[in-house]
Amino acid sequence: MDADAEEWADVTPDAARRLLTAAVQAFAERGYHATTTRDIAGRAGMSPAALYIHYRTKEELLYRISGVGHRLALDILARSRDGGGSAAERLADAVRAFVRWHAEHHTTARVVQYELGALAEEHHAEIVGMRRETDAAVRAIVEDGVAAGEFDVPDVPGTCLALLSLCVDVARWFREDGKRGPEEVGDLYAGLALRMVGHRS
Amino acid sequence: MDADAEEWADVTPDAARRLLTAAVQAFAERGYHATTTRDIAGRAGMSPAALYIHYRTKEELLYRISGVGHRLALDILARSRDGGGSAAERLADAVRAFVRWHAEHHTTARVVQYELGALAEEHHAEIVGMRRETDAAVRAIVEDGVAAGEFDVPDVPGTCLALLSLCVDVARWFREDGKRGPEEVGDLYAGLALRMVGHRS
DNA sequence: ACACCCCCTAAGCGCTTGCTCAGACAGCGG
DNA sequence: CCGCTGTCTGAGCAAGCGCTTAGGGGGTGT
Repeated sequence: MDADAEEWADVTPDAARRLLTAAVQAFAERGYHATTTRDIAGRAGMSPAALYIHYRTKEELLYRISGVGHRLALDILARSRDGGGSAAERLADAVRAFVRWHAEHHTTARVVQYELGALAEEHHAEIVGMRRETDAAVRAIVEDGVAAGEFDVPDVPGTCLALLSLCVDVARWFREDGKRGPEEVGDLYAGLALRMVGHRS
Repeated sequence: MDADAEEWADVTPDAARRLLTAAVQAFAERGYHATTTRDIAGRAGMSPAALYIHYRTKEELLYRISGVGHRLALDILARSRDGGGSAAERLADAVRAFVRWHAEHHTTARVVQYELGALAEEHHAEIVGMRRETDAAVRAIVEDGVAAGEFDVPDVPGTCLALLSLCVDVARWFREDGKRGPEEVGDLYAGLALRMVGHRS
């Protein structure tokens, strides 16, 4: 149920955190626009009015979730990019960890990746900036591999786009009761990523 | 504007078709739940009440769109699966055509692929059945290739899932004003797909 | 000429939405 | 004991929602 609790551990007070996690679940299940503030407050065990003591609008909840989620995802990629080893090892690490996070926290990831359009214009612009950093992190690893002669990639930007698209979409189809767990999917996707960049294994 | 007109050519009368294409655009831009019946009718140049002469509910519009879209996408894959040539040629053809359709008709595809959750329960079940056929079509090609020794695929179901996920997600990020057109993306993805199944080129 | 039918609109109904506000209650420093 | 601050609730407002209804106008068959 509250498998994502650790992500929001530093949100205080307690009621504000409960509202945030309730919003994550509701947004992931039904989508932002189909979720009512009454539903969020109800899941957090509070009256509808309590929401507005901790957040000014329903959109602010989405903005907070999106910000924290993008930061976490970006940190995962940056850690692999700056880690040691060959480009192949770093790409495999990055994809494995990134996919694992999207599978393990698929409710948060679903909101983060598929509800962007509901953000207010200024918030949207800010988040898009973070996404460009995400893109740059993947591209840096792939370009390293090409320069080192480890990878064979005819179209670097296009392949990076496809790589990220593939990883992100895990949040859409992943189910907890599926036959594959987060680690298996991460391993599978790391192998596929190496093939996509033409790594000779 | 009406680049998707040909898909709905056999919808009559004229007003019903205008409402359908208006709904496709509105759903693709804002999402099903954020779209109002007034918005759809307005785009079609009609009063809100006119919608209910041709469709019983707003959900019926989504159901019709989803049905037509899934049928078109499925036919594309089936044609490649049953075509001639090696498994590699058929997989490349399938991915190229499937991706091309998702890019060219990205508004329709966006609704088809990302608004499933808004369908009524019975309609949802029907559409999920069509999606299983889609899955089976891809799997048939990949299994052919493995049996013929053309492909090297450790995890066939997982790789097929990834392949479809990759192709479908094109509808999410594709923009008409981007640097890559539908054909280029189709070619790029066909190459990536062959790499993912371990085809020795 | 007439009645008929299809397509459409103006008006609006009942309900839900995001959000507000006056007041209650608990904890705490003095 | 008081008063203050932070947290929460019950009641409800204005606006917008999906959808309905009564009626009008234009083309067609007779």
